[in-house]
Amino acid sequence: MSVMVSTPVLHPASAVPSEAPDTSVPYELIELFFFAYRDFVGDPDRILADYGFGRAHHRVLHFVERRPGLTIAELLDILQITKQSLNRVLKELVETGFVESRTGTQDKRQRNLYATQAGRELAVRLAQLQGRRINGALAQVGPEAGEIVARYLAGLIDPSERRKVQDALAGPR
Amino acid sequence: MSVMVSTPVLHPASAVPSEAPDTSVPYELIELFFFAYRDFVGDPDRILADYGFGRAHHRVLHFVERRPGLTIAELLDILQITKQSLNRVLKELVETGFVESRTGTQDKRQRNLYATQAGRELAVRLAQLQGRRINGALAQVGPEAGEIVARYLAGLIDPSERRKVQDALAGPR
DNA sequence: TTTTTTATGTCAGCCTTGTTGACATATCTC
DNA sequence: GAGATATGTCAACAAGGCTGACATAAAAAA
Repeated sequence: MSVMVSTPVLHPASAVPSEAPDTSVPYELIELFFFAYRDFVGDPDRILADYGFGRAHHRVLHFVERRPGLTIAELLDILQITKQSLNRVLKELVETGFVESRTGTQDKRQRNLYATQAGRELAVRLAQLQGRRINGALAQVGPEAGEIVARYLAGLIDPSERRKVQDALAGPR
Repeated sequence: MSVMVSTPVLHPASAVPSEAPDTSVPYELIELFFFAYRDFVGDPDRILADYGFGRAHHRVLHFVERRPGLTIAELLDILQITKQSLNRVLKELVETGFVESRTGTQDKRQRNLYATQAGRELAVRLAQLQGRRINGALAQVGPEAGEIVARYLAGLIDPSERRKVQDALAGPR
């Protein structure tokens, strides 16, 4: 079965007969990414279930903990979901005492979000869980892997978003 | 704020005062993984919407196309969802002519799944889209990155699953 | 100062994709 | 023939996306 059905043939058929596999599509990396991400988010899921929270709560709690004082608009920009979707989970995090929402000081229309002590503890616990998995994988590959993987993952991000994300990563703390 | 609240302190407090940031949790990699995966699956999402399909359809179509003759049980094992969830999307893929389900030859209880011509074309188109993003990222990092990233991602997978996944990755085609 | 824009909140309803539990059928194995 | 296995299906529910509409307070602009 040809894998090049709908793309220009780079080499003439005479040079590369149909039995040559398509090496231009990195199937191994595509599938590894799927499996790795599935297990990466699986760790926190089990703990979050104890609190009646899901992945959406985790994402909110994580970014609020990492970027104290974050506004709603900034959080929406990070998560790329609608304010209605965000509000559903954020409201629960505030009501259960994991996140605090304070009216902005300069601009009183804004809300500045902060993790409470309980929120910080949960966020850190989840981050440590994911961190252990990441550090374990890095240890298997070698000390140079962290830097390479970070640059690779940054390269996967949409170019239009990349700058913003990297500035934010460098920023907090 | 201490980040070591719920874990054993590796260094005595006298050696590492509270203002030292916790380098043991790789926050940069945690967040990059989130952003990278979001954009990685975003590409196919837009195309799938034209067909009335979602991510679940993509996953099924992808693995069926890559592993012709796959059985329902094997697919369930890969996706780790319930047969009811699988059946919902698989049925749609069969009814719309992207996947073919044939009764097994040795064991007639089984179904062997195959992508149709249309299914192959769509699957390949989506894989090429994701492949372009991956290859672009690899090009930015360097030629040695592919191997390192593959080993890193494999290291993120649950140890209990890793062997099975890697055998299956090496296998098809 | 009035008007408009901005930041946030909220209601209502819909979709996809996961879940559990129950049950049916065909086929294989013992 | 009896039980185990592979699959299919019905019904109900939950999480977490979405759209559209509308409300309020505060800032910014006219």
